[in-house]
Amino acid sequence: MKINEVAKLTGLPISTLRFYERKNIIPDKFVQRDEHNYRVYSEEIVDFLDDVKTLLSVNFSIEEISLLVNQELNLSYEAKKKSVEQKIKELEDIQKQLKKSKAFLHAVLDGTANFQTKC
Amino acid sequence: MKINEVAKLTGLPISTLRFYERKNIIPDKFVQRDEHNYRVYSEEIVDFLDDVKTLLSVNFSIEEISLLVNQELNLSYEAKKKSVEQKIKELEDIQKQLKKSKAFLHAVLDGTANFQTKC
DNA sequence: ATGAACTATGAACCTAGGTTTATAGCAAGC
DNA sequence: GCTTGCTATAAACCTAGGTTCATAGTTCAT
Repeated sequence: MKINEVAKLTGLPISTLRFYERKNIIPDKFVQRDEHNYRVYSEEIVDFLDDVKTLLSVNFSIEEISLLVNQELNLSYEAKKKSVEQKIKELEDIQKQLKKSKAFLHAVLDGTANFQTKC
Repeated sequence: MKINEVAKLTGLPISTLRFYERKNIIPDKFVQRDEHNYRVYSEEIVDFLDDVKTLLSVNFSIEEISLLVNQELNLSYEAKKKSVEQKIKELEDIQKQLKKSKAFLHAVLDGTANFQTKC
């Protein structure tokens, strides 16, 4: 598969595919080079990139994904579990903050926030 | 009050105070210049900046704050109410996405996500 | 009255996750 | 064999919310 086909199958722009490679989150086993230096992807790249999209959507950074991908061998199940649990905690913190923010905005609408008088 | 005192009272770095002014979210009534071009702030700036901090924390952008602040006169109560309601909707969208993300990560921990096998 | 501390400005720099541009080498259809 | 299209790279650009730097004028304490 050449890069254009991967882009079509994953919905990711070609520029993003090259960017991910630069960021070191595409293992070599998914992408080789042909005799003219063109990228040649294996079929499994599609599922792999779907995983990457999912991780990004659940608030993993590219750097964190890079760690998961590249330390694959020495990263134990326990370590991966910890990473996921940590991420869940982060999401819960964001949820708490969001809840407060919503309460504040509702108070503004109700006129119970002392904010309106100033702004 | 000079900029250093405002920084101490609000906890905002001096650089941020100057940055906010550049971004046009500090009304003139809160900041004048003395004979040497030094900024001279009124006492009310502190409460005003607390409001700004609150708005930023509930997901308003500096540009949105600028609109609220600068169109103060021609922005009706209804328009402001709409702006707050819109922001609440945005927060709710983020909440929904966050909920999905957490569910996904829990599924990963449970082993019910088909993701682990690949990564 | 002089050196340290405070103020000012514009411009460059920072992170994150990409996108765009300039330039050049292959490829495929007519 | 030529034109259009695909591929490659490095480097610059983008947004947002700031921070840092270089340079210059001001003020305070000794």
